Amino acid sequence: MPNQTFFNLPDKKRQKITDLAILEFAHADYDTASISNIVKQAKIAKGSFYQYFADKKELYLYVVNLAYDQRIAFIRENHPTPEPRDFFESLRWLFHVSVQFNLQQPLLTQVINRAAYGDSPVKKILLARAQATARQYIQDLVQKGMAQGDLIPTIDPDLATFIIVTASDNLKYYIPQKLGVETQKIAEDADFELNMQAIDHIFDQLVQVFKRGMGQR
Amino acid sequence: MPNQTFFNLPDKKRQKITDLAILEFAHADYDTASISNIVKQAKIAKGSFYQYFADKKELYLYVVNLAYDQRIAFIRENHPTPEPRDFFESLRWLFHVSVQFNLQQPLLTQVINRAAYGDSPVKKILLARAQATARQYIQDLVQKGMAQGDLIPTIDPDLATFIIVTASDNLKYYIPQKLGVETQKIAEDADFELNMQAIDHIFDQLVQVFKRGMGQR
DNA sequence: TAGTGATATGACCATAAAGTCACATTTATA
DNA sequence: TATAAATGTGACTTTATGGTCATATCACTA
Repeated sequence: MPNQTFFNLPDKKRQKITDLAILEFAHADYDTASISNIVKQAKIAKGSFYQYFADKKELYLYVVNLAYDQRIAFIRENHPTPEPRDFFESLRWLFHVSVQFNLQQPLLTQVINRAAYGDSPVKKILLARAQATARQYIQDLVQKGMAQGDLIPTIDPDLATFIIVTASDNLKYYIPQKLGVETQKIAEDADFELNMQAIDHIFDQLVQVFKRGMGQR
Repeated sequence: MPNQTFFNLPDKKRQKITDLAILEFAHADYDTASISNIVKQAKIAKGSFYQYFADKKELYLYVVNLAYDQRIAFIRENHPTPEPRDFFESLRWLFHVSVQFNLQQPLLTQVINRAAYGDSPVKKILLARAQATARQYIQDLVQKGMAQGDLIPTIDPDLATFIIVTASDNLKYYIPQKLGVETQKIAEDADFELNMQAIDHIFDQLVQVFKRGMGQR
């Protein structure tokens, strides 16, 4: 956790530092990201920075946790109405809302992706953190789905979770490739609505396969 | 490509350098991996190294390509007999042989994984390379499978490929977690046979889901 | 044996990073 | 206003890297 001094800072200054840190860890992995660059951009002295954060690790953990928190909050805030009728409707909604977050918060998304795949001295802590968010959420959905009889009872819940989570995590590669657009560009693209329709169509197809593959009929 | 000088080296010396380079790029990402360390371990002078390789990039490309080549060769060498009857049997075999490679060549596997996810100045070249191997292989299988009527004709071949490739790529996380064993440990584990059975069982379940989800019935 | 091209060497350079610290400045308190 | 506590500062230290180069050594040929 950052020092209290950091939280005593004027909101604007604290936010500036935070934003620049997010930018830095979105654009470069842990080792390549540079504190020197952050303080230069933020126009604060190195020494000041080290009054707020004990070291690079502390800043990194702070930033990554921030990113995860925001994603969780976003998903919570956008809970679907009406309540989904079954497991696959829930899944369908989760895909949609996840992509919304990725589009609205590309930098935070980058930070999270790097945290999941990259090297860092705090990798183990972050893996645990990752488990606790998206994966746990889907795991709960699966459990509920099985209890409700939406899923075939013979499937291993862990396997079902695995298949869905990995597909979900990697949609970020598939969608741009399929659409022939860069992820970052989708949000600012003139054909935004068209693209969103295409994305939703992909989700429909994907959920269809899952339903066929492990849904009760 | 390395300089001719490198290939003129005595086999033993060249192999030593190659092995240590593989080790280095397996244990650290592009930026963190250290030429200084490689030459120290190999007991050669820095200057000698730079007579073989123009720069760090060249060594890295050489090592990664080596890893890909070996994996392709391994899969080719282990083509199943008798010929698989349908798409899902082929898939079943591909999973099996892929894991065999991962277990027998953990370092090369690490190098490939890092190449696929990490940052490096040659990322684009490597992405293209990755496309050309595992993904292309599965894409071809899917195409053949659809032509043979093994897969439902309504499914998007790209989507089918995507689902299978991502699941396949991420099995390396699921399997150890499910077995409660570290990947690197499986090969040396006393319960090796038992573990292999468990792994094959996972594959059976997975292929089952795919077959149900996108197979013709 | 003399000479020539290929190969080996490691001190050295430029660069950039994380982190420190003695000191300056601001803010709060009495 | 005077004192103390909290903040701010940036030059500096340490450490490591990728890459260079003048020089030494080797292996082969004539």
